[in-house]
Amino acid sequence: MKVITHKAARATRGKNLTIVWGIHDFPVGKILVALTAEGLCWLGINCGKAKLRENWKGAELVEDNAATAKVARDIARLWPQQLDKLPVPVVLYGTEFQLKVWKELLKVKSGATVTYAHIAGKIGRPAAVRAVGSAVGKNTVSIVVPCHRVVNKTSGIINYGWGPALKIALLKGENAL
DNA sequence: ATTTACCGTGCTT
DNA sequence: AAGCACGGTAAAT
Repeated sequence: MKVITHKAARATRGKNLTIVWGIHDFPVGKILVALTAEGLCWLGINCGKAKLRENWKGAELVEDNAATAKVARDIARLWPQQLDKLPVPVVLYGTEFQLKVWKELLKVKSGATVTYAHIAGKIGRPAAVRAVGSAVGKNTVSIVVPCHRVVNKTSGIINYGWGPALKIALLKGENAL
């Protein structure tokens, strides 16, 4: 899977950018697929345009289900085992720290889970566990960038931006539970 | 079992 | 520009 990264914090994200989006079926719910000219820039679960807007303040949003249908079909077809073979590039916009965390996430294999502390160690900031937690939570491309595979080391609490039930459903689908 | 300290980000003042 | 709230973990109380 090709990955394109851009340094851009949330506030400046999406300026002079046209984003085409559509909502499609997926095994664990509806996914909102959003594309720039470069590739897949956002993926939300069971949400609407408002969430997309929150993450792309300055962007022009164009609803076009026909334009996003192929990518959505590919994602549904390749999940859970072969998402790394996704033909469309994944476009990540974030701070340097966030980009590091998300790229580390991409190395986690389907069926496996890691802890926040593990990621923190991998990126060379072992003390920044909480910062990793918030970076994981700000992941823009759910499912494809597997933020659901990061689990709490001690408390067992499952926290997930789209709701704990979805995280469990995704992990079960990948045979990680 | 509760509290404390650590880090990066985004929102509010 | 400064302050606050969030989020996970290990260590100290």
